[in-house]
Amino acid sequence: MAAVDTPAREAGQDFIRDIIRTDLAAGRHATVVTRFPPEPNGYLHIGHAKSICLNFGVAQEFGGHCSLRFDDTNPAKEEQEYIDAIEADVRWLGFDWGVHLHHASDYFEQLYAWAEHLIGAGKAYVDDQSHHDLRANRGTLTEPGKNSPFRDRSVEENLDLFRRMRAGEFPNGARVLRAKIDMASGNINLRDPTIYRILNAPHPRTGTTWHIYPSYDFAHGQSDAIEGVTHSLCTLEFADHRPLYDWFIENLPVPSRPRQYEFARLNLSYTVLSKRVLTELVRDGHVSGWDDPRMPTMAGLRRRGVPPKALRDFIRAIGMARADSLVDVAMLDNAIREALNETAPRRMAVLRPLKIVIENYPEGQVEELEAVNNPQDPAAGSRPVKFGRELYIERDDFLENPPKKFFRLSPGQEVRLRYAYFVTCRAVVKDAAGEVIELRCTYDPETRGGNNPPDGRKVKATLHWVAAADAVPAEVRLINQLFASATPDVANFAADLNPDSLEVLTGCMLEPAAVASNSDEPMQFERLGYFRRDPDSTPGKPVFVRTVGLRDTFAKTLTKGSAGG
RNA sequence: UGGGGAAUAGUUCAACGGUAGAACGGCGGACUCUGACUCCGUUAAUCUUGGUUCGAAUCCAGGUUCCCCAGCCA
Repeated sequence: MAAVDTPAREAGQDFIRDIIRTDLAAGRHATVVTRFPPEPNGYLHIGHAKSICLNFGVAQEFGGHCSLRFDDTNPAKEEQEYIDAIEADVRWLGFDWGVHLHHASDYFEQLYAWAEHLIGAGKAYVDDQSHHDLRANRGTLTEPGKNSPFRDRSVEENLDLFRRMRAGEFPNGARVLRAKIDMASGNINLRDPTIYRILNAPHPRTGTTWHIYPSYDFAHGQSDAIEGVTHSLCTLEFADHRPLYDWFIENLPVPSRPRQYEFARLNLSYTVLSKRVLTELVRDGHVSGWDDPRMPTMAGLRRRGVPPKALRDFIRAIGMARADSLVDVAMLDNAIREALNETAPRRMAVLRPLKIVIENYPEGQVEELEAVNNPQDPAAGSRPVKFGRELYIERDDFLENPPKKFFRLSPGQEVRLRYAYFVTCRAVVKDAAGEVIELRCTYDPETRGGNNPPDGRKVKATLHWVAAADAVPAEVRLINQLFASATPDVANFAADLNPDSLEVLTGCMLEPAAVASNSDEPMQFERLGYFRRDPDSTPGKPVFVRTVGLRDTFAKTLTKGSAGG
């Protein structure tokens, strides 16, 4: 298994790992076996990353193995596209199931045999009640259910009916097979749960072989048992199912006795991780697809240029517990920045260009200056950047009437152009509407390369820039939160959709190295953030998406200043 | 008394009868050819009431609040 990172937190610091370590020490298991069991009814999102990192993580930490098992028991919702995407996403996250690729559908025959075993033992029966009656007789949260009139059918009749269900003699919903447990149980999952339903639908893997399909409850634990899973890790909402999980394991001749443990699912601020909502976002065209860079899916994060290591680090940082929680996205952003800061090459780009002319720089002259590729990594080397008389700087880097702590360009102010020269703003050119359209500046030839001049003069700001003659125009998409509220209303998510979730900037100016071939890895646009060339790009029309922004303490200062008075 | 689960800085997670810590965030500062990074400082918590104990976040009892469960979904 791949993906061994330096742990930020001691291994074994969570309750799951405590349990496993205790079990191993007590000799209850020779080795740990886990599984990641997605239903292929959608794409994986960052919530799944938590489960993947947990399951594969403990397996590699304790020297066991983790399998990928598709919980494909409901062909009405499942598609091959999702199966393929899930495999790709798990690999991308950095995990390898090796030979342990399974499907619940691999066990349909065995599960069927076990269902007959239950019938034979008088512990399951075919129920002819309508959907409506089934529901009515289940009782409520506070009232017990009523036994079905079909509950005491003979073994022979049950067997006959169940076999005919399998043979496809009945329409969808005509009958179900139920486990015979306790209609008065306080735990509704134990009130004779349905374990097989009639579903005349083709299955992506078994085709039209089956007309009945096992329920989650009947398939999951037994699949675990078949695979020798020792620790079946799932989210909290399945805690109520554990007694049922155990009931099947106790009442069936299964080859091993797995145990289920639950942990809290991931909730992220400003983010919806409901598969239903995510599916609707795609289906109704609110986003361009499952891999829209605004989506919290692994495909979307990948497209944004989020490195898998950042996800793994993030999951480790948020820990594992049984308490419901809402993690601040700032933690994710931090993990992304941390990972990218080490590796991302620096490039110069101007998102909202403002032209400046260096009046004392010879017309037509162009020179090459050396720019470091990554100050965090000297081995990354350097590249030449062209400098000329006409340049672009960021509009935000000039203010005609600067507030107190504004160190960047303003009339009369001197700043450094990174890797180039000190320049001073001498005049402001405006159009008829009074818009600033150009700055007239002078440069100091003694500061070549951006070095301090012999007289020891210093500047407080260093700006990024691109030479006009050299600049490559590009489109840049700033990815903002898809949802405007920190805890979006899942029931009515459309009301919380952020119309500014995607800011498209055209006419951005990039240095040529930013659009050079094989630069699909994320790069840092200096002073702006991390960006990745989007696969939508065509050679002539480069498109970039923002992975995550840099921390901007200056913007914070401004906000505070204006808020304060 | 329907069943199940959870409560620790703003957020997430530690501390497993013996000094309540970390990360993220916030605030302040240093450094800097990225107002980035890095570094330093600082802020700030045991849901509540009792009990056991030399000693309780931890054990016990009562209370409060929040989450999950009534699919032929997973």
